[in-house]
This record gives sequence, C-alpha cells and structure tokens, in this order.
Amino acid sequence: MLDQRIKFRHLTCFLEVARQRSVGKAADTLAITQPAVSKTLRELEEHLDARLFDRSKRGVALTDYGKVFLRYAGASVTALRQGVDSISQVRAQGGLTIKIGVLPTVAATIVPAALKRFKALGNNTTIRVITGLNTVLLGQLRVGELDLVIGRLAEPEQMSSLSFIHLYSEQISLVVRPGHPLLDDKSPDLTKIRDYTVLVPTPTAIIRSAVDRLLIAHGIGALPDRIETVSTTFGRAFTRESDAVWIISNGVIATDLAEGVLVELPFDTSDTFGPVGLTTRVDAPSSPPVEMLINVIREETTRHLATHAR
Amino acid sequence: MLDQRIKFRHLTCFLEVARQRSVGKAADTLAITQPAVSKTLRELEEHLDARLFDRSKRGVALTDYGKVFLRYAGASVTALRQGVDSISQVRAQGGLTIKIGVLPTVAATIVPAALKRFKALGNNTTIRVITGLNTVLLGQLRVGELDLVIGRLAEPEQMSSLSFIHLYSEQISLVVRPGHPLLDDKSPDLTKIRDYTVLVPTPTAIIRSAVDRLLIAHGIGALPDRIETVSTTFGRAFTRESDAVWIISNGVIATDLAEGVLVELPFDTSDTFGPVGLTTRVDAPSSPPVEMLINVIREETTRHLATHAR
DNA sequence: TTTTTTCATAACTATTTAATTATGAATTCA
DNA sequence: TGAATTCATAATTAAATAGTTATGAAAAAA
Repeated sequence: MLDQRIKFRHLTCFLEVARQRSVGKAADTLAITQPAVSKTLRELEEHLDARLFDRSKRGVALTDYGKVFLRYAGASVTALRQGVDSISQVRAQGGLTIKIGVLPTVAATIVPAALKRFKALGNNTTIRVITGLNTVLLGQLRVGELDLVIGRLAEPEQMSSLSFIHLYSEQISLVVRPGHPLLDDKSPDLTKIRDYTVLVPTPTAIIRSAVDRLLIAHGIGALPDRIETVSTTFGRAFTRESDAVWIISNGVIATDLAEGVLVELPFDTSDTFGPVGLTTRVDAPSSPPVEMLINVIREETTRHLATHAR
Repeated sequence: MLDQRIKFRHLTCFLEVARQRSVGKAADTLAITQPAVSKTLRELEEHLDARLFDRSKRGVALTDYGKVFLRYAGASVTALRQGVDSISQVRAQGGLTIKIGVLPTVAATIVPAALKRFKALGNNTTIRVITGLNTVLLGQLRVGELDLVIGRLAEPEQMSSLSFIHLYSEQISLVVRPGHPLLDDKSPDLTKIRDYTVLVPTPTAIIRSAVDRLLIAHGIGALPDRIETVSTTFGRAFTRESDAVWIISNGVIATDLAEGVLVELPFDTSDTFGPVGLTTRVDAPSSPPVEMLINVIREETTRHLATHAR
C-alpha cells in the first residue's frame, strides 16, 4: 500500500537535491533553510525505508535506490503538474483539443466510428481531424502540431523519432465500376489494365512505392494512360463513370465494395500487404487524453475486424 | 507552479470517489468518515480552483475538469506506487533486471555499444540479453517476459498490440569471401549465384520473405544448392572457407565488411530496405528504467550512423 | 407523506507539519 | 593550522492537517 505520509513536498525536495547534487543549493532554490531540506529528505528515506543519497562533505550522490526512484518520482510530479495545467487549458479553451492526422485508408471506416465512441465517453474534447499528404502530416506530428497520425506505416526515412502502433494490415486493390469489360475476362492478366485509364496514387503517397513494385513485378513498365490522384472523391466519381481502373488502398473503397458500387479485379496483390496503425512521437509521451483516444481506436479496430470478418 | 498543498491523500481520495461515484462508499473503502472525504475533496477543488464533481442526491458525477484531471491523477499515483515497488525490487534482487530480446542484425553493433553506455550511467541494472527466433521473442514480449525487442520490424501479423520505434533502415547484402570468382565477373547477374552454395535465412526469420522476393524479382525460382541458417557464427565461418554466397542482413556482417574479412557482391538490393528498431508493448507502458535504455539506444544509433557515415 | 439516502457544513481537537535558529562534526581548501 | 564548506542533529513553535461527531438539507424511494 502506498505510504500516505509521502507528500509531493518530499518528491520535489528529493528531485531538487538530486538535480543539484547538493542539499544546500537545493535549499536555496526551494527557498527554505538547509536543515529543512535535510529533514524532509530523511523523512522520505524513512518512509521508503531506503537510503536515497550517500552523503559526504563534498555534496551528496544518489545511491542505487535513489537512481531508480528518481525516475518514478519525476514521472509522478510531472503527471500532477500536467494535470493542473490541463485544467487551466480546459477552462481557457472550453475543453481539450486533440489534433489527429488522418490518411485516406482509415478516413472512411475506423476513424469515424472510433471518434464517435470516444465522444460517447463524454470527454468534452475537441478533436481536430486533419487530412493531407503523409509527409506533411508526419512533419507536423514531429514538431508537435499533431498528437497522432493514423494510416499506413510510412517509409522508414520518414519514421525517425516516431513510434508506430500496429492496428491491422491491408493490401492494395484494383477496382472498377460494375459491368466493366475486364470482369468478363476469362484469363485475368494484370497487363491488360494498360488498355484502360489507370488511376494511381501520387508519388508522395505512402502506397505509391508498393503500387510501382506491383506493376513492375507484373511486367508493366509505363502505363500509357494514367491519372495520378490522392482524391478519393475524384477517384470514386471517375471510376464509377468510366472504364478506368483505380489502384487504391483497400480501406478507401471497402464501403463501396460492400455496397456494390465498385468491384474489385481478381488480381493477387498480396505483395502490397502493409501495416496500418497509429504514429506518435517517441519523445514527449502522449498525454492521458491522447492515450485514451489511442485505446478507443484500438478497441474499435478489433471490433471492426470482428464484424467485417477478414 | 505546482501547488504544494496538494497531497497524495487528495489524489487517492479523488480517485476513489471517482471510481465509486459515491462519497460515502469511498469513505468506507478509505476507512475514514464521510465528512472527511467531503472535506478532502473540497480542499482539492479549492487548490485546483475547479469543481471536479457535480454533486446530487444520488451520488456524484465527474465534471469535464474532473474527467481530464482523473487520468493525470491516476498516472501520478501509479508512478509513485511503482517507484516504491521498484525500491523493494532493487533491495530484493540487488538491482533491477531489464530483459531485452536481440535479433541478429543489431547484436553485433548497436546493442553492445548502447549497453556499454547504459552501464556507464551507473544504474546497477542487470540486463538480460536474449537472442532467438523473432516469433519467440515477440511472443515473450507480448506476455511481458521481455521489456524490449530490438531488430527488424516484424511482419504485420506479429505486430498486434506491439509498438515499433524506428531507429534506422538497412538492406540485405549478398556476401562472399575475398577472392571469390563472382567478384571478377564483368557482367554481374544475380542468377549466377545458382552456381554456388547459397546461405539463406530460415523461413521463420523476419528477412526471409524479403529474400524470397528479391530472388523472385531476379527470376530465381529454386536454388539448387542452399543451406538455411540463422546462425551468424556458422554463416561467417562457412562463407569464409568456401565459395558460398551468404544472403544476410547488412548489420550482421557490417564489421566483417569493414575489416575485409567478407566482401559484398555488387547487386542492387534496395527493394529489401526495411526498418530496424525497438519493439515494445502498447499496453503496459515502459517503466522509467526501460525508457532510459530506449533513449540510450536511440542516442547510440544516432552516434553510430554519424560515425559510420551512410 | 414519511423514510431513506446522500452529501454538505460546522465545531472541535489531537497530531503532525514544516519550518525556524543554533550548534556541531567532518572534510576540503588555502 | 585555520578557515570555509557541507551536511546532520536538536530544540522549538506557529500553523496546518486530518480527522472526529453532530447536524441539516434536499432529493429519491417507499
């Protein structure tokens, strides 16, 4: 059981002495006398029943116990401090704001459902949903303008100082309108898409390299007639009203497939399998509200996969 | 500034009331009287200058402020509790034990250097380094037997409930002994490795699928003479004393290349580029000592990349 | 309507707290 | 050697803490 006699006063005092490696200097910083610091420290040591410092006449040094306890004490004080801060933030802005970057794959399915559930928890949190190029979103995440980015795992070069939490995996699909000529083809061959307009992601899209690899693996060098786009609205409209072949993340058109609005071509795209998940910063650990959102998204993903049996 | 009048007593009281949604029940659990709880709660609210509960005659409900503060208060109390626990652990076992799983790629370079630096910080921590199949290591990580696994990002199927922190990227190399006949070849062609014994990773190895893809992309179906192994000791010895071609993560043989003990064949393996990093559990956030180790490994990676200019 | 539940307030009090000043002991430094 | 540094201990004290019991008010349940 937590010893109720330990106060934050003990922890801040301990942290300051550890930082300064001096009882006297810590006393100055804390604006109390040196014996007061000595005593507070001794109290903490008694409560923990462990020596935290080796005292000498040229300052103090952390013991092994002290070194270990230091990190936890810091975390504890930091959490409280952030809690106090978050209250003023709620007061000032009428609620917390969480900013998430959403890549197209998940924009249609998991994110809307997860945010609905998160809202239902009644957190009075404003969630700002930002879509855009993955490079831009990850850049914003890295500098702290976003709390979270949801989508495909980016190329390694972009992942420095970022952490990735896997949610599920998906592959790339080739889709067309119902009644498309290729659907009647008895001997499916991917090279035949050259006879049609092909919609492919722009070079900055995460899945673009996977698309290129897929095409090359099937011996397709250049596509004579192609449109590069990341707009799902355009892609959907164009594909429905023409004979174009749309190469796109499965998640983007999952709903359209289920509704029969679009149809998938029967090609093997298993090489394009790739992880979809949450990207966060490694430094600056997520705040509790963001942690909560992450949990909700993970739960919602599990639910989603269970109902939309894979 | 942190209000020094806030005590852990206030937080535990607040947490208990929030949990029970009742002042009276919380009083029972805390083994104090109901007015004492009321008073403690009011004190906390005064210190924070915010109402944490809406009181009614059928219990209490968290306000928006309360909902936000709840998480931070929980984190703060948990951190202290773990700090106290970790001290008993240090006492009982003569130090903390961190268990890390190490995949071959990093076993030779970054990990030894990082652990040396971590040790130099003087933490009196025992680090248990475990090598093995990635599937086994990740399984152990998932159930909490390991704190950390370092190596290539595993296949998506294995990453559920795990989080990945990117360190750097590496590719697969084809290496041979110095003086190998293929090195004199004026028209390098990957299919020629069929004339030699080829060492490839076992099917369970993370890089195996990348190796297979590489071979297929170059039109190599089956290799007539091949040995499957994950043993770097065997691979190194065998490659040095025969004409075998060893297909292996660059990291494993980086030192050998630098020393001229092995030589790389000049084939383009850029398709085998893949991320190397730290895998941790998503739930159960890392303890402060593990966080520290993660930081040291990241710093060491930066240093390593700077000196071994890429 | 009456009873019960639930929380708030008030008055009170023994303890603990969180400092203070004064002093001393052991090193280190000049 | 003597001065300065550094931390520990002791004695003291005003303030705050952390509870208690007693009581009341309002809503919900019977």
